Amino acid sequence: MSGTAERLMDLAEAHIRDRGYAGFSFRDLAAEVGIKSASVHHHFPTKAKMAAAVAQRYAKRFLASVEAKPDESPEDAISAYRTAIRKTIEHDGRMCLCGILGAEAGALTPEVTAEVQSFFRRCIEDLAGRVGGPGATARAHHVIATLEGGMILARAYGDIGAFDQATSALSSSTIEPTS
Amino acid sequence: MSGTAERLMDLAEAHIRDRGYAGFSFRDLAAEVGIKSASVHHHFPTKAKMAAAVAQRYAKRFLASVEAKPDESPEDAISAYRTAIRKTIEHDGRMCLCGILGAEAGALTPEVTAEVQSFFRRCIEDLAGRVGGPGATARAHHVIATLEGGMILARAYGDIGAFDQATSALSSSTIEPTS
DNA sequence: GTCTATAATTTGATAGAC
DNA sequence: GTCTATCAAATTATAGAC
Repeated sequence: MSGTAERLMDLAEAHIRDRGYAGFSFRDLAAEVGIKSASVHHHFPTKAKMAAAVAQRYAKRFLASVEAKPDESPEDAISAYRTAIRKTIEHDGRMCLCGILGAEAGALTPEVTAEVQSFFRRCIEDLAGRVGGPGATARAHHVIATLEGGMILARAYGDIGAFDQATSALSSSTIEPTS
Repeated sequence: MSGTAERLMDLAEAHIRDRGYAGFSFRDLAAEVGIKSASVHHHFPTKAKMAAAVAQRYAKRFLASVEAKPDESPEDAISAYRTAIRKTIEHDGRMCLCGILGAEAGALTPEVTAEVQSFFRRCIEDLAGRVGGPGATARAHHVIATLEGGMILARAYGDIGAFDQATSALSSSTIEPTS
């Protein structure tokens, strides 16, 4: 993978996370790295294949960032996911790449959809394994869904506080009854 | 509001919920109702203003569909939201309109963003009021976020079962400890 | 309310030279 | 690996007739 290809992927990732799949064009990316759009096709034959490559790299990087630690509790595992997502909101306020692509599923080619699906499958399998016990799979679904939805709220409000409110109850094993 | 304008909004809503803001065009809508794209501008001056109108109508309709019932419990209120969302997934498998637009916030004009923000504010205020007690606002954020994220998972997998797993613990006031 | 016609721009993609 | 040149198509929007 050349340096240029990586810079192109960095920019594509940022644009997708902010504006969705239709929010990046080969011309924009090319201009931002100082080449012409025809040259982008040398690195990625089509837009869909580029998006699939970006999603694959994103999944690998994200899963590495939430790696299991020795002797962790279920709450530690959930906290690792919550903290990883919270940091990206703090950093650039953008969506999870696969979250926004999942929402836009109807606009994607099968090659992109497959990477998005793989991302969620791997996250949920990993998290369920680390949480353990009966109901682990459902709980993993619940955690990932809440984090994705929490990002939507934070973006709609332009306020990370909405994410915090949505996810504060996640890593405690009990949600307090309110009545 | 003319019949044609309503049909155009119906189609725009369906396209946005499946493919996002960039997923509908005046030409597509026009063709689907049997007129020309120039005529769409008679009903909606710009694409952004049309999307804002669609979002406003969506919010009004959705909030009416989750109306409070007499003597309901907090769990009844949460169930009303969950059931309303689940029905739309069952019906057409599409995203919440404001969920996908919130994710794509970076691509929207302020007039559209304002409607999306208003939708979530009204949902959360309504739900928090019906849930009641300390922590009601955080719990309302949590419920809405989980429903939005659950829709993303259902779309990524093409399986409503992912939504069910993500949201099954929502309306019980306690999430069972797993260890 | 709808039409024709058109402007001005953007897009994904290709061919072929260097 | 990057370029020039180009294509075919799509897009939002406007002007003005009917």
